[in-house]
Amino acid sequence: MKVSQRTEYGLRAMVALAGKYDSGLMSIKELAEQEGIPVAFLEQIMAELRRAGLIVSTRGAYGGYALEKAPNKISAGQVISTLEGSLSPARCGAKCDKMSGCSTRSVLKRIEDSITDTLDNIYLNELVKAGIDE
Amino acid sequence: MKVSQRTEYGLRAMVALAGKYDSGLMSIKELAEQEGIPVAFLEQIMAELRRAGLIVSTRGAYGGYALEKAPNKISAGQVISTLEGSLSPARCGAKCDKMSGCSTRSVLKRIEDSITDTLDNIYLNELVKAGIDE
DNA sequence: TTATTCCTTACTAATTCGGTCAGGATTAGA
DNA sequence: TCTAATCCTGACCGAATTAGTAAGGAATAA
Repeated sequence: MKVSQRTEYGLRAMVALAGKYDSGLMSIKELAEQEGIPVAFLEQIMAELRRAGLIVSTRGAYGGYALEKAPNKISAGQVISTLEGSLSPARCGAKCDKMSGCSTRSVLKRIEDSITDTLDNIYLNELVKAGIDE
Repeated sequence: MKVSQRTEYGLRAMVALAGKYDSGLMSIKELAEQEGIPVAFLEQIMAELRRAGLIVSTRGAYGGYALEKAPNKISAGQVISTLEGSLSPARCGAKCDKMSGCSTRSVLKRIEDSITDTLDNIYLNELVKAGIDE
């Protein structure tokens, strides 16, 4: 249950965009340099965040990325679940058809729900501040 | 950031032990059968939980495992951090010496702290109930 | 039309994960 | 004292995931 490098990169890119909200686009190159992330890798991550509707992109010269909505409307939970998928062990859900009444899963579910809830209540604007404070 | 199968198994074993707290030991075999976990795999997990001081074991015939303290004194966070280690991406900490002032890490830290906090406030007795309710 | 930028797919080396296997150490009870 | 039951440990293995590279295509401002 480590946060993957991929997700950390994505999160930091989102926070960087949040810091520049309403002051223009940021290109992959800018983001990658500022955050120390390999360009080609970040490209993949941004593509996924765009498909999820969390950011918008503009192609061509002077293009770049921006948040799709205000930083205080996008939660860490949205970013993380986009980049990581479910918290459950991979196999559960694939093999198991019981959508309810699976007592085996109830313990884990209780925990996953708590984590999800926690992450859904942390917003990007708060994380921008966390970065400044440090 | 999936919860690993390993951790789910460990958590369920702990909840099973919590359900029998004060009514004797449970052997690996019992635990494994009841929870549907491969015996040899569960053995490794239990060894780790024991080394962490969360359970006590008795060897020899009629031996088995029991919680080291009451279910309401052991948190999901303790179990999970024992079995998974830190939430941070593997590399961070290995290469990076800055123990403070690493602005790159602050965003993730804020999130990890929230999750840790959440999990440290879920206790085994509560999870036993969750299992019954379902 | 060209430089800049986003977009997509395929590939790869290294690591982690889930699990098995083999055997040793300890203890209760016959 | 012997034996069965039980915990304990380390080595090993195939499959999946992870972090990244590579190569090229598509859109757009100037």
